[in-house]
Amino acid sequence: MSTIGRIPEATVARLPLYLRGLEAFPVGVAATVSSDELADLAGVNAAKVRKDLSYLGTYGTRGVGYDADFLRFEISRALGVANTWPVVLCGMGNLGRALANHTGFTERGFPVVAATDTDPAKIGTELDGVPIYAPTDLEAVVGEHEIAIGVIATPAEAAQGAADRLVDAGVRSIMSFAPTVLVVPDDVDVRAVDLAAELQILGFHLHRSRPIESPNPADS
Amino acid sequence: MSTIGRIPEATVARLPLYLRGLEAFPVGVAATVSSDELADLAGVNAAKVRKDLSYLGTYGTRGVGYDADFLRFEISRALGVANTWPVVLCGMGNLGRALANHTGFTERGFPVVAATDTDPAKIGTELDGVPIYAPTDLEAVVGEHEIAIGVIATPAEAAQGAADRLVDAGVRSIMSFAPTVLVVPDDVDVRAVDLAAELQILGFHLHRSRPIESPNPADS
DNA sequence: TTTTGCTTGTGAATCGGTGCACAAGTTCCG
DNA sequence: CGGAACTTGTGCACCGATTCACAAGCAAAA
Repeated sequence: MSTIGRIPEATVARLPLYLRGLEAFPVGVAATVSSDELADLAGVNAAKVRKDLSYLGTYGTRGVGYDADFLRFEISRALGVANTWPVVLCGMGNLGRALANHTGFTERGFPVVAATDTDPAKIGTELDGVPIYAPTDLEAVVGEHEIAIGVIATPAEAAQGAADRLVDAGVRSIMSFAPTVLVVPDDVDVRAVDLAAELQILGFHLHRSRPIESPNPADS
Repeated sequence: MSTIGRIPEATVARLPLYLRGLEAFPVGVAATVSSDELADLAGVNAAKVRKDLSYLGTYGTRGVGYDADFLRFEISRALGVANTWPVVLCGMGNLGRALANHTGFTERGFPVVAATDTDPAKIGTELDGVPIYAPTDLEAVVGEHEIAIGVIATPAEAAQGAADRLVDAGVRSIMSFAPTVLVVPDDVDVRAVDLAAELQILGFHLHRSRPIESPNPADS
């Protein structure tokens, strides 16, 4: 069955990890990888690897394992990594600059081809080869480069505006670093990354494991 | 029952969002917020808000809602945000610099008090008020500032080494931006943020919604 | 060819999380 | 004081994801 059915979201979220793990094997060499090895490389357990891969198709050989090259190809295909998706970056502050410069994006098929910022001093300039436009130019830029993904790295207050302009320009996928809820149409896919929230989750577990002296509340 | 039982992980991950949503209400004003409102502010649904908050205690008033100030206090307490957790940052490349500068961390109680880098030219200097040390100084720095959280923003190759040094220095919570699996002792909490993987997940859905011309595979 | 050893693929049990729906409780108005 | 309007807190049913455990299948050795 090469026809792919419905792939669970949890599985989709792990496919990039498997692809990352497979980088340990050189391309072109007929290497074999077992679900156990791949599990270690991706940081999950073997049962999950096998079930996840079974949603894509029957790519392994019982008693042997998976061909690394073939598996890489099939996961890439499932993820749509075959083609590159150009990205536009909204907000060239600290974080924006770092992301524009981030080699990992281009390496994995998501080149940052343009950026926007509201600062007139930045508009018209280039940073690390990424041209900076005014937010009002977004529609033209998106059209020209056939951009389907937008990254929001603006301050929280400006995030909704940026999202609105991205949506108007036809962008259907947004990754946001702004600590705000973005209101977008149903057919737009948003992935919000709240860095401070991640630290707060770590803080919770710290707090829990080492109970600190309680300040004032009368106990019992 | 002011005694808090076991809080589900999914709930813990949402508490920071509620806290963020509550910022919409000024401190000190006796404002009331309903589960419906808070749901909108946090980007979840009302039933989830109520169930999540019920794990913390019985803080609402039926027919009325929650007192914003009190709720903020209680969620903060549950998260352990009462105290500030100083953070050390490993790797002062593009991303590291952006994170050191990131105001959101300090604002939410996670000041970046020190950084490490392997580049001799950077060691001994300061960037945005954050002193940069050699990786070998980590133990001393962690001890001096009583640091419990480390952030890894090194290249992938250096990430495991940085994690090892953090663990040796006594750090029990790590947020990593490096696209690698980190091997750490069981009692160390790691949150891995793989930015390229997030984009790949977006790419999957794009790929799925607009099926592209299939290149070669014979169909059926 | 048969046996041994290994690894995949997957049914089935289990676990955790979600969302519904409603009783319990509060406020306010008449 | 009684009733209407509203919102919380939660039992329960549902759903997706995880994990187990093993049959199915392949390869290499005997």
